[in-house]
Formats: sequence, C-alpha cells, structure tokens
Amino acid sequence: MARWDPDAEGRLRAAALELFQEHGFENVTAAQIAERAGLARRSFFRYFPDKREVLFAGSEQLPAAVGQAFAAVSPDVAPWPTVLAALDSVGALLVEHATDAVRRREVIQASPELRERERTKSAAIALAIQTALEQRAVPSADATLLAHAGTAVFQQAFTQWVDEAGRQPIETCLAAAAERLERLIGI
Amino acid sequence: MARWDPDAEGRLRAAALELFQEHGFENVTAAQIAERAGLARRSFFRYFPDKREVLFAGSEQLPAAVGQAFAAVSPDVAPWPTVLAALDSVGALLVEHATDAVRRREVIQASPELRERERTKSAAIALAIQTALEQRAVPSADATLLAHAGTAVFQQAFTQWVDEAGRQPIETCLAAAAERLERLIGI
DNA sequence: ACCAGTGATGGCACTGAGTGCTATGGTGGG
DNA sequence: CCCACCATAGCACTCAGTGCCATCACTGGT
Repeated sequence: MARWDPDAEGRLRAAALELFQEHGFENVTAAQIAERAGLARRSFFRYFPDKREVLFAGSEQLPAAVGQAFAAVSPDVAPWPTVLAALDSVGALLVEHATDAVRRREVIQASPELRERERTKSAAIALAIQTALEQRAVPSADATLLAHAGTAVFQQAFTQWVDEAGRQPIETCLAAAAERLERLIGI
Repeated sequence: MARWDPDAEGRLRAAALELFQEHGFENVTAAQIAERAGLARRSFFRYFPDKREVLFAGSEQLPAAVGQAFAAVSPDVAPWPTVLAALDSVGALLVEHATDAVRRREVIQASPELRERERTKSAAIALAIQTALEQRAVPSADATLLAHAGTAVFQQAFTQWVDEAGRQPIETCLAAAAERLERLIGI
C-alpha cells in the first residue's frame, strides 16, 4: 500500500494518529489528516484505500510472515506446536515494527469502527495459518480450529505484552498464553 | 432494532436479501432496498442503523442468550464445559431463527464488508462469554482465551451444520468441534 | 362527529467517504 | 532544452448516514 513516497505516507500516518488521539476517529475527516500532512484530500485516498487503513500500515506483512515461519518448522512437528512456533515469528515481527503500538492500540480500542477493522486483520492472520496448515495435509476443519485458537493465543499474548509495556519478551507472553489455553481446555 | 412495524422490517430484510443475492452487496443502494419494500430511503435508516445490519437481524439475541445459558449451568462445572454448554443454548437459538441461514451465509461470504461485520457479531458473543466467565471469578486472561476458543468451536460447528444442510443437530456439530479442538491442543 | 396528541413516515438538505477523470508541475533522460 | 513520465491537485459525482420539519394515520376523549 503506497510504496511511492514513504515520507508522505509516514506524515499521513503520524498526522492521523495525532488527530485521532485528540478528537476521536469519527470526528476527524480525511481532509484534515491530509491537510496536516501537507497533502490534498485526494492524495490521502491514493496512499490508503480508506480512512481506517491509515492506522494499520504494515499489517499485510503479518500473514505473509506466517507462511515463511511455517516453512522454517519441520513437517514432523505436530500441528499445534507448529502454529505456536509460527506465532513466535509473527510476534517478533509485530514487536519490531510496533513503534507506536501503545498509542495505536488506544485509538483503535476507542472506536468500534477501528476495532472492527482490527478483527479483519486478525482474521487475515488466521486465514494464513489455516491455509499453511492445509498445505501440510491437516484436515480443513482441524485447520480452522487451530488457526482460531492460535489467533486467540496471539491476541491474549499481545494484550499482555502491551499491558506490561514490553517488560517481558513477546515469546514469553505467547508461551504463557498457550500453556494457559492448554490447561483450560485439556481436562 | 426497529420494533415498530415488524411487517415493514421483514419486507426490508427480504428485499435486501434478494437484491444482494442478485447484484451483490456493494452494487445495491439503500434506496433500492427501500423502494422494493415499499418504503422511503429515509425509513430504511430508521429500521437499521446501516446497510449491513439489514442482514443481521436478531443477532443481538445471541449474546443475551449466553448470559441466560450460563445461569442454567451449575457454578461447580469447570469453565470450559460451561462454555460448551452455553454454546449449545446459543446454537439452538441460532438454528431456530435461521430461516434464511444458507442464503444469508452466501451473501455474507461474498462481501468483505459483510464478513467484517459478521466478525463483529461473533466478537459480541465472545465478549458475552468472557464477561459471564469473569462473573464466575475466572481470571480475565483465562476468560479471554476460553471465549475465543468457544467462538472458534461455534463457528466451526455452524459451518459444518450449514454445509450438511442441517442433517445433524447443531449440538452434535458443537460436540464434534469441541472434541476436535481438545484433541488437537491437548498434547 | 370533531379535535388533539402521538408516532411512523416522507422529503429535503447536508456532511463526509470514496472514486473517476483531467490538468499541472516537477524530475530525469535524451 | 525538450520530452516523457508520474505524483499530485482539483473537480465532480455517487452513495452512506443524519438532522430537521412537514405530513398523515391512528387513537382516545368529549
């Protein structure tokens, strides 16, 4: 999305984050964001397909990372540990690119529209996990369940990581969440 | 949502479903739906807060059913079985009200916008499960994981139920999905 | 039968998201 | 110096969603 001028794209994202934090997502127009970034309203929609996407830059990388992470895990490993290993890679990538993670999270949580979009992003990760599992001959129904359980673990781990302000590495949070889920379900 | 004239509401929902199936969600305007239902465009937005909601009528009942279902389960039961028992109730309610389930599902799957909204509906169920668990003194992190795992099972079961055209009762699909997940994760 | 109150509906006008099209200005290569 | 290319600006349009007010039907009271 918008690989042309990384500088202008960054200005748009920064301007949007400031304005959303100040006035709330629904009270900020695309024209205001563009103006603060020194661009025209029309150009905003050339960088981002819609107003919500300005807060989710780089999120396409996460589903892609799932595929690569799966490739790095031996096919002999059982499905669930494979999913968890892949989540480690995705988590590392997320943390690396999450400079404004906390501020972004606050803005997203404050707006139903943005929470809705965030679920779509999570669903894209889940779909990537599911297709990667199916390529390993995991039955479709199993793949769906594992993918959703994986994203549940991922979200819980990320929430914990943010709440603790990153004092623990994301891998620790992921392992803790996975263990928690296994203990809760495996009775 | 729109308790005034159930007849007009039904006409709007039927008209929307037909038009969406015929031309696709994004190629149908609210005015066209209203016209086919014999109402004005303005009235459409009095029955439904936005164009997507016309396909999700009655979905508010499902989160509410979660609370009631929890109340019917003894507090001595462990959290995960409690969640599964609650899902049985929700599933029964869903099946009961799902006259156009298959057609609705097709239309929803065909539109990214509608799929996004459907995830919001699932999230509402998950939130209801989470809060119900927290009221039973389940730690917040556990409740989040259980709620998401529960909705994963629910979605998988519902998908299977629709794919099999309802030949198996929803409870059977739910039990199968739950067992599947436990087997996959509990290693 | 008349009248007043209530509430659903219709019409109108407005804001803002998103989009197609065209003009313009800046920049690199010849 | 000129030309081609490309990001951007500007304009005009559709459509979602909303506030406001007029209208019409229905109801109860006299």
